[in-house]
Amino acid sequence: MSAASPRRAGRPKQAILTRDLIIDGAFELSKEAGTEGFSMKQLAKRLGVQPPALYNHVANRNEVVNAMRERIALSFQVDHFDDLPWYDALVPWAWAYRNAFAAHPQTIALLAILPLGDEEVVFLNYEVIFSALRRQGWPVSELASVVIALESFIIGSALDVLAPEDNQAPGALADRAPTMHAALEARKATAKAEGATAADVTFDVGLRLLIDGLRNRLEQFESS
Amino acid sequence: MSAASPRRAGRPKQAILTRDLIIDGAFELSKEAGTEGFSMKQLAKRLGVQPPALYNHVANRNEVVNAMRERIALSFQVDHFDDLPWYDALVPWAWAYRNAFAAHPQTIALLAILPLGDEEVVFLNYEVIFSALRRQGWPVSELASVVIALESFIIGSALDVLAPEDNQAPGALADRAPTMHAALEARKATAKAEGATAADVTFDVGLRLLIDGLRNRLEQFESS
DNA sequence: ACCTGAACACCGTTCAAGT
DNA sequence: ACCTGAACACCGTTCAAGT
Repeated sequence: MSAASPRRAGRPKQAILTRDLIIDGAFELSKEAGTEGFSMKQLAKRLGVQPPALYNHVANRNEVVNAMRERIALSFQVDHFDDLPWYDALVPWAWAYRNAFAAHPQTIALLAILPLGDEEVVFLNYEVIFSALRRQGWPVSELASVVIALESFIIGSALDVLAPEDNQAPGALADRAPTMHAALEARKATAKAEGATAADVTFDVGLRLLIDGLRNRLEQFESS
Repeated sequence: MSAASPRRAGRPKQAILTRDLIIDGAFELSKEAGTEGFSMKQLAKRLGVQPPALYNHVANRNEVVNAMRERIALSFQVDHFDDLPWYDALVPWAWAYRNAFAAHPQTIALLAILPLGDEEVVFLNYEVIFSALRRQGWPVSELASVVIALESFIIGSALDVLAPEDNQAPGALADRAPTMHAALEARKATAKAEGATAADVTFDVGLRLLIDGLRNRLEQFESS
């Protein structure tokens, strides 16, 4: 049933596509083709179908990308906000969030740009975090900045994963920016010693900085 | 000399385009057309020229975008790293960096995705920062993570500027995510009182957290 | 050297026609 | 309801032909 039988026009007895199959294909495609080659045409080809067939199941390309984000959001839990102090609960959340993106490096370039749709999951996950912080003493006026600052760092870090390891034009770099060069080499060495990537090391450092800063900030609020 | 005189083929006596004019046009176009409408075809139209004419001055679309990044990088100074302590010098740098992006909100979606080219300015600016941190006591092994973590936050925050003010589906939000809703409203009120945007307020908070965390971290290094 | 015009291989999306 | 095929208005880029 492979190449030799182009399907003829008309509704097939058995539907070929579903929304979920389309999203499956979208993840595969973004992995192989990257941001550039991610098109409805390629997606249709991969699913063995003509491009217009997709539009029976999704409204347009943006809906496909939003559905990918929704699936990524569903892929990790917002856990421990009820049984751990906020500063401990935020750490696994931040890592899970960032890793979910890093697992689909090519996808995040698609997502970062697209304004949020109205997927429920995302809201409900956030509500868990906001209300946990509030219960544990954060003033409401601070909540949004705290969570969104963390998220900005997470998203920026996910884009950092995308950066090619040696993007910094090695030759010119060593000559004209020796300290920077040495610093990047040192980070690479640290990463290797820990069995992690350079981006992992930096994410760990940055997250600790933020959480540390947050604990100080809350103390100041409580003692005033 | 407007509509009625389509230029005839052949080299004009006086060149019409320059690389700089093309980049000028690119900024205007990205402001008006956003990420979607940003095409070589539209850019040519705005410059009063046929699309292939652009290719006499730039190699391709990516070069245009990279040139935009270079210009943004040139638009702000890496100052005060010689006459202020690092934790004070980083603040105006971070704001200038982020504001340079925020001044061209539509542009940053183009930039965030594209891997760095080899523009010199960017390197040399970074070298100033790296070497200042090193002189002032930061271990080389820490430098890359410190600077890149900051940068990740900055870039993530610049993308936050892009997010529509009321993207969070107001109706559903108030019902199903009341704490989040209240928190976002509170942030909006704070911003209004300060004559700033919500994204500004969050950037300020996040940057303070990071710098505060950094000062703690350096103290720990020095006392060990 | 630097423009136009024609051309190529792509896009996303709509719509009629088929079953 | 769910597919194909034709069509439309777009892309980025190449290349010959003009001056």
